[in-house]
Amino acid sequence: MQNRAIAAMFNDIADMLEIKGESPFRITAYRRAARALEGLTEDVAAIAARGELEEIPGIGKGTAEKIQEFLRTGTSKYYEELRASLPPGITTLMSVPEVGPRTAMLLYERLGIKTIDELEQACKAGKVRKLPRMGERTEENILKGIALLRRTKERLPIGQVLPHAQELVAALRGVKEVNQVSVAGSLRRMKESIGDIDILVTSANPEPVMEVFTTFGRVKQVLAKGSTRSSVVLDVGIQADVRVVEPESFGAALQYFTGSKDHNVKLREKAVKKGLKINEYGVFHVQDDRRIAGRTEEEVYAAVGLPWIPPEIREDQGEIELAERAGLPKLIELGDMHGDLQMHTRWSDGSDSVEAMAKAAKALGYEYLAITDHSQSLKFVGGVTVDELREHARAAKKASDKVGIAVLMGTECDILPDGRLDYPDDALRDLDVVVCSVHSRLRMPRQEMTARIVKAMENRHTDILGHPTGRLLGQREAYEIDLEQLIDAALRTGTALEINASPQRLDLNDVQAKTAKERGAQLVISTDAHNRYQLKYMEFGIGIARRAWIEATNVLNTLPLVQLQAWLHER
DNA sequence: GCCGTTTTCGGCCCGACTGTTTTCAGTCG
Repeated sequence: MQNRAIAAMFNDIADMLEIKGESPFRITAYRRAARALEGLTEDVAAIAARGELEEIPGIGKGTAEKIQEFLRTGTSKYYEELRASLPPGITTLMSVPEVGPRTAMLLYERLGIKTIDELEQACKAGKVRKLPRMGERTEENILKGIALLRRTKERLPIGQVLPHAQELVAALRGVKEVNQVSVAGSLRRMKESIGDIDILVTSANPEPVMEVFTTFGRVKQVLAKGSTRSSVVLDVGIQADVRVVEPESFGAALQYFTGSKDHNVKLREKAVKKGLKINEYGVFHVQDDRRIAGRTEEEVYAAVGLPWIPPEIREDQGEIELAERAGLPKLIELGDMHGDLQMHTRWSDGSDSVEAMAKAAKALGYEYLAITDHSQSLKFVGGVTVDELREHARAAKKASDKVGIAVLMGTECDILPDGRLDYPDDALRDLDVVVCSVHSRLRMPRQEMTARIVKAMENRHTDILGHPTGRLLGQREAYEIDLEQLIDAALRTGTALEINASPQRLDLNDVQAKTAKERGAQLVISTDAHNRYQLKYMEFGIGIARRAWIEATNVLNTLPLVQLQAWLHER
């Protein structure tokens, strides 16, 4: 898949055009093309082969040609020429907050600055303040920006961010002057990585709100504190912003700050055509500035003739067009889940008993859970041997009776390097649920790895393929596999594909899950919990599924127990 | 560069803030 590489090239082109002061519309066109590629659920090479590139919204003649050229040659002549015309690396200066294209170019032309380190030196030496439209304050701000950049280098995985955001929201709810509170931004859209935490509040008296926010226990640094907006950096290295708005603007502000940017742009374009204007304060008639909506998001969408669109799909991936035709999917919700089909106990590498997991699952309102400890060859996590399986099953039965919830006896069976499963058939036959996953020999060549997994899926006892790509967020790349072939195999064999909800994994990811859904594959959402608290990871899996436009009917473990068992038996 | 029941040419989303300026360019979200 070259999708990301080509998107990166288009973004680079956009950065360089910005520095050169080209038409802003051309620049956004390249950025839109980049985002269109990132959002594709299919390999762009396949689309190109069918000659359908220009049917992708945001891709036109020019970008299509450059995609074709990249697929042929691995680059684009236009791109290389642009790069040659600018000092190498100058676009990295733009990653410093406060430094945009104009400043980057100015710094280079007047001071020869090409790197962030050089910029830091120049600021400290007081050279930057001598440039036109620059001063001492600017210099200080650039230094602050560099420090911030180094602290909050990258987006953080949602699993690290959401708990802090929830704590913050809870703290703000506790302020008696606060009326409404909501997270916004990419966190509300449940993206797998988060750049900063956005929180929106309504209150008649912002002062105490800001006081609580800026003195919150995890705040490491206060960047700004005002009456309508404050910014802090949390100890985990992420920025958090809170904004206080009027109640009549809450919906408009929530819509505005939830994004995505592309979604909002399209929404406002629609508004313009109706003689309306949308901003963070509300929806207004252009002619007389009369406000017609803003208190709730529903009002805002209704003002442009649309139903409310769930935040997770606000990515300008066709959701607005579908909403116009009243064709939005009914996205899956946490409450649709009837059980959890992958978790571990002390029988292998989990830290709770079967009974404790059963109790926790029952407390979540589930009808069933599957205990899926590791299989025998995974000795380093204490995999369950064939001999132990029977005793393990008795423990599951006992917990089931005691707690009063259906405990399915299962395994997360290792897929051996040759594609065989780690238990013999007669052991697998006795289990209720068989999840199969790869845990060893991760660096196989693509075709070999794909064939290995397909072979495992072809085993008649395999019910579910666990964490299909094997990635660990921020730690390990996915193994080399051909996902299309895995989906083919899933359809052919009736094997379900897992959306692993563990925030370290989120595997399948949103784009892959959307592909699988569109192709009609059966999906499951499982937490892979290793203790009872991690059963709550389901919310991350639901987030991924919603981003993938998945409905309850696409997901096996939304079924009531009886129907789930029927599905398992048919296999 | 993209796009079209307002257009194949002429548009293209909106506003706040800041620091440097005497009216606004640049950056950000």
